Amino acid sequence: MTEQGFIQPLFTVDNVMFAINNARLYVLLVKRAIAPYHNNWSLPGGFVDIALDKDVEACAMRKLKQKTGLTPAYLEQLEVFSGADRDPRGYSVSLAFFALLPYTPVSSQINSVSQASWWPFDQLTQLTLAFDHQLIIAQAHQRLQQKALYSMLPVFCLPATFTVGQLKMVIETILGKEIQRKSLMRRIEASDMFTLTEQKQVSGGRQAQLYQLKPGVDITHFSRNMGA
Amino acid sequence: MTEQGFIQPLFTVDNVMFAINNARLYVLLVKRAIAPYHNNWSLPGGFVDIALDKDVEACAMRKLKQKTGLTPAYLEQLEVFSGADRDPRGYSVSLAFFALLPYTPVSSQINSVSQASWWPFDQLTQLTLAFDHQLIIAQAHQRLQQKALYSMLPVFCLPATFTVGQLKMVIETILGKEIQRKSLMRRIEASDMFTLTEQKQVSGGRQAQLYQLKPGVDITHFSRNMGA
DNA sequence: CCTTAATAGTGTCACTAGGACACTATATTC
DNA sequence: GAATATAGTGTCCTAGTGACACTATTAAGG
Repeated sequence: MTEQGFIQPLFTVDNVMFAINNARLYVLLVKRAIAPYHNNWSLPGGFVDIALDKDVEACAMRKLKQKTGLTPAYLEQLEVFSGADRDPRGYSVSLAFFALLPYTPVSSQINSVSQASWWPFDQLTQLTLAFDHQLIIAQAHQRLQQKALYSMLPVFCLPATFTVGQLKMVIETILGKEIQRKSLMRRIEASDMFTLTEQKQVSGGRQAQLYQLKPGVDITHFSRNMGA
Repeated sequence: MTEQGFIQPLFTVDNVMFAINNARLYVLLVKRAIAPYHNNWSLPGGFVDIALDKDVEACAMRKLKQKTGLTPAYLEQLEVFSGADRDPRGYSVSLAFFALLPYTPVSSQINSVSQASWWPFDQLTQLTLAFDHQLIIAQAHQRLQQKALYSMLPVFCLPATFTVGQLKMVIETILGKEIQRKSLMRRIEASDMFTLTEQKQVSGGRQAQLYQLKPGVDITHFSRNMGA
């Protein structure tokens, strides 16, 4: 209750974390250990702990770490989902986050009965997810595709050093269509965000140059289209 | 308290509503009638009423109507601001909305001691606003400028029918710099969102064509840069 | 009237980003 | 040392847009 005497809605945080493995897009889900939606798969999230979480971003990070053992390479606010009907416990407000990470196998048992696992994005329609999590994932996926077109965000799905070929694969997986290698190289050049390393990487043919992020670069502020 | 036994943070909604009058950008502020920040100017907002508000968007609309008498022509989620220190009443989470409206004078007295008024954006630095509202407004302004570059959102600052000259003025006011009339006309053409009306409008010289939004068009989904 | 000023709208050139795609380069494998 | 596979370049074409001079249409005032 607030000082006004109103009942406050439940406030929660949910995370849509994407990764790419073997040219497939995956989403991280956890099996719910408690009601409601007991034993259903759902997005990792939960309530803010005002003693532990500096802000909602810290809460999102903590929940991911706690429930999946992973720490995202990139995290941003997606959108707030709200209403009386999305949670059987009552009127609820959930801030969804959108996260990226290089693919890492999850140790499916963290500390309790709860279970975490990567699910191929294109198989999610076959699952019954908790709450409105299907909708949240759909929104997150749309945002991911948008940002793959006009930003360098997809590099967060790769290790610190990566090749143009790897980045091309990641972007193509996200967009679901081929892009021009040449265009991608022009973008890498134009962005001025990356430097060549001394090393090269074998890949079955000519060895590829390894790129890495320049120190102190804000990768979120780059524009220009690709394959629109 | 949740069933987990945690204390829930306070959840509120804040609105940054912009309008343009006489080639100046204005933000709508209200004078706080209660503590904290009693008598300080602040963004119109407040707590969700789970009995009245279908979702957070409905809450934002209701608060605007209630506190200022106005209904925005455009409303979208901006960002969540959160932390232990932004509200003296305790850990708080506020979802900020970003709203546009054709300029309308506000009847400064609504129903009580509270007072609403348009403030020129470029004078806000001289005011001491409640909470972190300066920051929220700064973020909203950045978003407004971004969207003015690559979308048609600024039309929501104009009446249902408008001329190219008016739209040019609105965009220039938002961006704080001149744009090419020709480029704007190309955009209007390319967007395929508007139709010419039969009417023309006097403006001291040749009469201008009046445009209006095509019915059923989703104005939020248009791209292309302008004056970047 | 006819001229001037003011605003509306067009024609067109140049520049740039990006798609398409053929070309060269360098590695592995047999 | 040829075949093959992947990496990287050269270059043409098109579309979007800034720049800016041009034409068009109105009101106001001699």
